[in-house]
Amino acid sequence: MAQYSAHLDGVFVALADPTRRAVVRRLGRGPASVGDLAREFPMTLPSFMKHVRTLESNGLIRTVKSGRVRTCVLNRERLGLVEDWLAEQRRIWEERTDRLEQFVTAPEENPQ
Amino acid sequence: MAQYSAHLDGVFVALADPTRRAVVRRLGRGPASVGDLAREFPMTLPSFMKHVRTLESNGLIRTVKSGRVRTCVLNRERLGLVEDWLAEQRRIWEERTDRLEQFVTAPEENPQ
DNA sequence: GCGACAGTTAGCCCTTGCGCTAACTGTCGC
DNA sequence: GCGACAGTTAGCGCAAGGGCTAACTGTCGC
Repeated sequence: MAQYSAHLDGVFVALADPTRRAVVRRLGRGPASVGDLAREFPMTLPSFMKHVRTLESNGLIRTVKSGRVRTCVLNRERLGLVEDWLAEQRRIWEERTDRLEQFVTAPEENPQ
Repeated sequence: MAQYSAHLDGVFVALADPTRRAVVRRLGRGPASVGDLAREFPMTLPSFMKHVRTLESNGLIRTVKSGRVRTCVLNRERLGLVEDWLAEQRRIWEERTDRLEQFVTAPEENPQ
């Protein structure tokens, strides 16, 4: 659970950049090499590599190097952390609206 | 749609900080004043205010000042942008697995 | 073996983000 | 009116983020 939020932080940080979100999106369609990915973005390869490293170190993708080409694949379960967080938000919200309902259906607690 | 992704960017940036996520979570239970919120975090008020401003300028919360107290309320629909993005990821993924199925069920395309 | 090719490392620049203190503004309550 | 109280503004320091170039490493293909 402590790890949970530490990871969550990294995931949100990783997704807070449009380039990296685009990579995630692209990898949703299947694995790709760093070079293939990089070609779609207006930046140099070293710059692009930093994004790849960020995504990898935050667990959103995994990469394997075979020969001279490094292949990236999406690690889909990591996106689950975001889904879980959103679900928790929804739960909190629903608990709240439940309390509000109780409030209005128990008018003796409500001076007015 | 252009606005969509511009906003999306801001939302992810805003959520990429644990303090701000905690504020969102807290506001899920109902509105609160800046001071009340700030009291839960180990930082000075001016520092905390920056987070509030970030959340507000990215549309995750709305704030109203009445007298000397500023009240913050969650703008729940903004979280919907994240949900939409995740849903899109899922859709892309599912399209992909559909294609994979086609592939294995059409073995004449597959040398081996 | 040698050139081309894919990726990597090192180092730089500049901007942004996040924290702080100090000092100020405006409102409340007596 | 005056002190306390809630928030605000200004400005500073430092670390991290995202881009670049230049130069290097290791693999492939002929």
